[in-house]
Amino acid sequence: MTQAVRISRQFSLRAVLEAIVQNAPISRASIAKQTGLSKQTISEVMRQLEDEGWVSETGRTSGHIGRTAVTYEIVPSAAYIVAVDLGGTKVRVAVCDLVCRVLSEVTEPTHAEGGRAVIEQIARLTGEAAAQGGVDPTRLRIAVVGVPGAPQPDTGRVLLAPNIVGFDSFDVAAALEQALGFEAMLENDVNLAVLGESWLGVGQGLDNLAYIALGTGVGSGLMVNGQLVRGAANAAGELGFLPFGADPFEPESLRAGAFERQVASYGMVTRYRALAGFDATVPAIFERANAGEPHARAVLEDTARLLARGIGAIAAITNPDKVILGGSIGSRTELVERVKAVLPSCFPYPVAVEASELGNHAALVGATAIGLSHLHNTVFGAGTPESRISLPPANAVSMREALQ
Amino acid sequence: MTQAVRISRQFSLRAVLEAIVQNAPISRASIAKQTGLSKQTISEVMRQLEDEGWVSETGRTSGHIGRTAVTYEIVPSAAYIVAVDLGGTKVRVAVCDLVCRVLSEVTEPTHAEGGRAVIEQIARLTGEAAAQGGVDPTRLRIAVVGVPGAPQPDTGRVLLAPNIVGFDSFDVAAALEQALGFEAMLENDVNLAVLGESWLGVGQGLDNLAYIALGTGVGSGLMVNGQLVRGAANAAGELGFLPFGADPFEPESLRAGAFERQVASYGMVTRYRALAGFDATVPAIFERANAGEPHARAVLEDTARLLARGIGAIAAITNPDKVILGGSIGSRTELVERVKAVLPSCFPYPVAVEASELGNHAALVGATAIGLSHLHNTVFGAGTPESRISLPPANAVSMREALQ
DNA sequence: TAATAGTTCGTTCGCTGACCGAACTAACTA
DNA sequence: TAGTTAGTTCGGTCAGCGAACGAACTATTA
Repeated sequence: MTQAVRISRQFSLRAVLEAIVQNAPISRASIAKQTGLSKQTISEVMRQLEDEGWVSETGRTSGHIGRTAVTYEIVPSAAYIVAVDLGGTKVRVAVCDLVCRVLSEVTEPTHAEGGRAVIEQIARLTGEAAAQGGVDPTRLRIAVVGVPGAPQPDTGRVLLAPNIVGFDSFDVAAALEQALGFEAMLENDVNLAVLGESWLGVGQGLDNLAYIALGTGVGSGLMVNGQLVRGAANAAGELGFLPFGADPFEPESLRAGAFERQVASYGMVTRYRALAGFDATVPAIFERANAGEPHARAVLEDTARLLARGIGAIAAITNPDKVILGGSIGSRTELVERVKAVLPSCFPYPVAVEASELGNHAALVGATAIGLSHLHNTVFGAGTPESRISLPPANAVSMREALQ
Repeated sequence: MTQAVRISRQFSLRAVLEAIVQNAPISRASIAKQTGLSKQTISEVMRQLEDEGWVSETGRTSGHIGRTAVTYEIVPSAAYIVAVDLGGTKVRVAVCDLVCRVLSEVTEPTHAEGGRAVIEQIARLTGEAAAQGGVDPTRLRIAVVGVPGAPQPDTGRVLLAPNIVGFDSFDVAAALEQALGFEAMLENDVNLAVLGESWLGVGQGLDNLAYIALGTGVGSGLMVNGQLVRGAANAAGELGFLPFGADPFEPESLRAGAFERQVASYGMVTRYRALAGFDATVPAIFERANAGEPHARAVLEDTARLLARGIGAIAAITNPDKVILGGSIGSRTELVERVKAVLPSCFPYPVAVEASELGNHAALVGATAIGLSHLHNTVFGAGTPESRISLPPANAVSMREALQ
């Protein structure tokens, strides 16, 4: 079989598929116009896609001048994606179809034993989710797992993941594929979050985004030129180690991170204790601040100033279109508003700041996005260079509602 | 004429050309092996390239078993590139051929009037450089101009360029193309520097790099996934506004930048005056520090600690393979060594730090790199998606020596 | 020294597969 | 019925391939 000819055919296949994905029910004539390919070619390609079960006729146009056209759509059940959000405390597994409908979602506390026990758990939950959604398990094509750490593509291990025991000591990706019986990918959860927001959240249409997840710890996901930034050792986004907040030259800062120590929950609690003389949880601090308590307000104010400086650091280095705030602390309106107010007094040009829209489902959406585009790439684009992610437009996707 | 077929042909053209560029004198059979295309196809493509004047026979192999092979190389004079490093005080114009030989280089103080006068100056210097290098001016294909500011691709203006008067008020790119008579591109000079170092300097083979230029001011260039990071408004790398060093909430920091005020020359001079009680220039401070004067050493030490924090900020956010230090202050060994020594005490995992190798020619090399890959893209790849930059390997390039 | 075996280079030939333009039929509205 | 759009059929172009083969060389052997 030829080689370059093949490549060129897959070019067309992808172009056609992209047109269908982006414009929901669409006729062959319209596809021809959009892609620039001729009508005959489109008919041929469509026949192939229909034979292989990827698309099907779903209706006809009417009401306009001229012959009515047959419209086609993706067959949602042609393949399924498993999106997994693996946290230190909870595992969430969702099964989605090709038009991004969430067919089922199951959540469970993360197996405390860590390591291979968690792999087993994910495999079991995947089976349950498939059954619950009425999905033929053999149609599951790929699993994307968001993990709180730095997955190494070469070894399959996950570094910097203190919340999940043992993931740095064996090939997690391989073990997952083994347990599931199909392809599996690992990705940092904050990276997935930024991807999710850029697809269906507040980052739609933006090529340069930052996502800051602030809660117990702090981390960031970065999208530059439409691509995820993973860094040399997959350690990009270790925002906790920004060299300000606490004194970065204190030895303790090498362990916990100068920025993280001050901006994340531990820092807030500590500062509150210093001011008020007694302990309070983070939610309690927010509550007290809302009730007008000055100490709590001061703590929030300080946190906002520090977070603003973190945003300033990101903006100075990478100049994103928008910075999205997420995590249990970062997404709270009280904090976001304070950050917005204070940012102009420590950074010279305007930076768009917004709370995460997808909340704690951002990673799940991002996992679906990766799974979907990876499917498109592997099924229709083997051999062609990695291309921009092509996903259905937000308005055609029922995922957002399903997950809210 | 067909469409996708054309794309596929250009795929082959580019693959073939890439093989030739990367492996200097090469036979058709070897190209076939490398590209995976068949021998006949290669012969055909080579015939076309030779007809169009891009490559030519340059020898034959011998000594090995089997028939001798004819080897081909790029015709260096098929097109020329103009690389311009436009600084606030000096303009440097170099003319290079397709194998990256520098045929001539001219330098002049930047026209003080700024604006269109500088455009005229560049055009004149280009003419002079071409004449001096014996280059037919009609063979000049593209000019790449490094500017100390943020060129806007849409309007062609250059923002944030206080050192060149008036570049923010007219379409500089268009004016340049008009004055030169061929294609012209603008790019931030630090971005070019990082590109240059990644091609022929200390960043060879690395996909994630940061370049910090420290002198009168401070700026950074970032390469992520092998691509330049320009940011949303082409304002990535405005490192001076990192929110530490001076108090970021001081109003003055909004103008001059909290980090820049302390780390760049102004900060060093000020700190020295505070300690020693009299003024000294930056070179003088270095000299005194080398002579053992404690105040000067303290100033250097402080600068190194601050710069280390800047590097830490970049590493925390983007995790580059290496951070390259350049600029009149940043490239001094005394400082680089101090930074290397202090970095581990404010950042937890190791970061490779090195002085710029190409020095003040980094931008010029980077400009050539962009010009070269842009030529490849436009001549052989119109319509194909932007691809990775493909440049001759460092050992095949005489540019490094020529510019030292 | 000459023949021959083995290797690699490069071409010729015939074929396939992707795609197009033009001409056509089909189906609809005004 | 005229005009418009959808989709098919037909014939042709072009990139590229595989196989076979001649060309050019080295190594080996008689």
